[in-house]
Amino acid sequence: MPKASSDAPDPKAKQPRRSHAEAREAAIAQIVDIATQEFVEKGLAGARIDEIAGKATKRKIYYYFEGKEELYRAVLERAYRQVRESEAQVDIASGTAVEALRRLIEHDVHYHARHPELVRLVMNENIHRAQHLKQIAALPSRNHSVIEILAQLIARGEAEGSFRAGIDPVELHLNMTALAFYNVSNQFTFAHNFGVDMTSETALARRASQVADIIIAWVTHKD
Amino acid sequence: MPKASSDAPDPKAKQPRRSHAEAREAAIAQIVDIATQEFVEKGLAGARIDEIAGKATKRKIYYYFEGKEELYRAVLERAYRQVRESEAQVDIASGTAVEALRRLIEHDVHYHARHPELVRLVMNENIHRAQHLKQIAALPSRNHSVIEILAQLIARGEAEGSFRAGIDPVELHLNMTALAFYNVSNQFTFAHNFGVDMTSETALARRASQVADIIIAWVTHKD
DNA sequence: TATTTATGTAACGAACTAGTCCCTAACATT
DNA sequence: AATGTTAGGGACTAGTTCGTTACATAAATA
Repeated sequence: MPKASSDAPDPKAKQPRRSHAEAREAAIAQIVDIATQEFVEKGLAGARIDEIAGKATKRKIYYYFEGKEELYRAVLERAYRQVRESEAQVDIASGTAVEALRRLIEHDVHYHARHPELVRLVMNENIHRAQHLKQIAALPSRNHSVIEILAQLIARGEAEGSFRAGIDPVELHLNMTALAFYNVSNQFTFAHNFGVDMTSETALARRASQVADIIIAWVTHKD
Repeated sequence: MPKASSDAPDPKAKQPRRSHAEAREAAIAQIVDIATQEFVEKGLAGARIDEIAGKATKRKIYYYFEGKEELYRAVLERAYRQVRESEAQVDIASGTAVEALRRLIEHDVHYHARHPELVRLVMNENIHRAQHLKQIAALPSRNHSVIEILAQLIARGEAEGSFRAGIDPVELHLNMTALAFYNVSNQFTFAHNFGVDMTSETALARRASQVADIIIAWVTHKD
């Protein structure tokens, strides 16, 4: 059999002439990709290193990572980094404060729905009392950016006279996220218990709008 | 050593003169108690039958249950039964509809906080896409009681003129539960990420009140 | 009294699983 | 080209874990 020189996407193809540094990055990204699927599907204890990939990839895992838990932390860190990156890109400057808040909330609902893997990883982490999250040093500082965005929005809303006084940005974030998160995290038990579908585009659009209604009703009502 | 006749709560004490039926119930209740702790702590895959209790209890488990999964289902069913039983006991008749709704919501927030084992079991079940829940036949019918209670409350609120028209009882339940549930389910990641405590009595009371504010603002606002 | 039901103790084995060892190939350096 | 370094393929292993079984015994029931 002659060696065929082809650039077709053969999964078994060995990418030749790649520097060690490139190969390293590619290998790690590949491992984290596959591991994310497995951990998201079965959790930390349920995931099987052997099934994350064939024996070949298994060998790579122990070459690049200390073990199952370090791999899990890598998966977790990347998922969190991606959320924070997406959050920073929502336009909160244009329109009224109420309009900007609605945009942010609807983004949140859609982001959670489109990224169930993040939701599942966070659920898992809470089952483990955040013990792996605590070992990732980089995270705490990044979280404050969300709170600062909300604090600005609250200040603007108050200045515009639409928001009532005394809204806590952390509490606002908690309430927004709870509604966006639960819709994904508990979709299976809720759908089964109450016979509703929560995944269709229609249901999602209605949900995003309703969550925004709820939060806005709360921040704008004056008693 | 003479046999001491004592009625002190000795864990090793054998309750004599118990019928087989009584012994059976007691043994099953004991197993489910211990298994609940283990499954709540570590999830289905993480739980270890050998560590649920000593060898004696292990022997009982396989005497009364088919295996790990049937035991897990028993744990799940009991936890769900207990929620539904508690929900049916809230007074929703006295006072205005708004007052009754507030009572129901605050009960919900407190119940979730006092029963983290339920929250964790439900999280687990969602990670498994509700596959074990679906095998429990008794549940779906029980869930409709909650919805009926809410439907009555909505009708009363509309009649009293305090609620706006068109509130869906399932959506109302979804929103209430989301806020009550998230507070417990995500307490570890949220507390770590934003440096807040969510478990103190003060924090819980404030939270219960705030969740009620949010839902009531939403059902009563008229635009 | 005889029989069934329940349960305490120990041990077992088949299947599984995280992690390791050896060896070869690909790349880097001189 | 020769030698060193990095990467990984395949098999193996040491340790778990679930589920079972054997055996003894005590209590409830017929």
